[in-house]
Amino acid sequence: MTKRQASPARSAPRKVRGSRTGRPIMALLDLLGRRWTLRIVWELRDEALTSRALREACDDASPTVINDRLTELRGAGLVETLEAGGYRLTDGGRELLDLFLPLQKFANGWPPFKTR
Amino acid sequence: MTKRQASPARSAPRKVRGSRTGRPIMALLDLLGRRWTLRIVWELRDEALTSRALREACDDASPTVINDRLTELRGAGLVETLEAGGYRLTDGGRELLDLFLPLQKFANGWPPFKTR
DNA sequence: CATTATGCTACGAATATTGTAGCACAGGAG
DNA sequence: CTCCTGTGCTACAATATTCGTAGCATAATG
Repeated sequence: MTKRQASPARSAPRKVRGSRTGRPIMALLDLLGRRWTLRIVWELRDEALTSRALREACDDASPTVINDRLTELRGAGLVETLEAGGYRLTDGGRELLDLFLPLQKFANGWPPFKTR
Repeated sequence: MTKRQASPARSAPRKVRGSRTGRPIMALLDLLGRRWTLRIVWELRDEALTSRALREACDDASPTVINDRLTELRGAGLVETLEAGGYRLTDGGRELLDLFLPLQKFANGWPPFKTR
C-alpha cells in the first residue's frame, strides 16, 4: 500500500490509476478524469502559456497540481515545453483537443449547464 | 441526500467546483474531470446497468464514489434511473457520449497509450 | 422462511488537492 | 555588478476526496 507522507511522491504517475484493464481508452479516460487535466488542455487551445499564465487561467489552481498534470500530459505526449519557456499542445494534443471542441457547443445548449 | 460526518464538510456537491467563471463549458469540463465520471458514461454506452454491475464494470470502484457520481450525473440530466432498476443515459447523455466515441479511436492510435 | 439481488449508507484509512510561501535561475535595466 | 522581474518548480500543513469493506432495508423468488 505504499506509504503515506505529506507529499514525497509527487513526481511521477507511476501507473495508470483506476484502470487495470490495459485498454488504451481506459487509460485515456483515466488520465482525463483527473482534476484540471481537461481544463489545462482546454486553456492551451489557442496559444502556448507559461506555467503561471496557465495557473491563472485555471482559476489560480495550486501550482502543485498544475505541475503534476503537466508532467502527466507531457508523459502522454499531449503537451510539450517550449525551449523559450511555456507550454503548448503537441500535434497529438491538438488532435485530442479537436475532439473536444464540439463539447462547448454541447455545453452551451444543455440546459443544466446554462445558468450555473 | 447523504449526510456525512466522517469528514467535516462532505455534505453535497453544492457548487461547480473549480470553475467560478460561470461558463457552461467550464462547468461541464469540471463535472467530467472527476474520477470515474467519464468512465461511468462510457460504461453505459451500450446498455443500462444496475448500480452493482456498473460498479464491477468500473474496476470495482467504491460504491461511495459511484453513487456520488451517479447523483451528479442525474443532476446534470445525463443519466436517469429506470423504474425497473438500473441506470441508463438520457438522450442528452447519449448525445454527449457520441462526442466521445471518436476518443476510442484516438486512444488506440496514440502510442503512449498503446502498451500500458 | 431462505436466498438472492437491488439501491444505498457508514466510516476509518489511504490519497489527492489546496493554498501559501519560497527557492534557484535567467535576463534586463540602471 | 546589483536590483528588479519573470520563469519553472518545490515544500508542506491543512483540507477534501476517494478507497475498501461492511452492512442495512427492501423486494422478488423459491
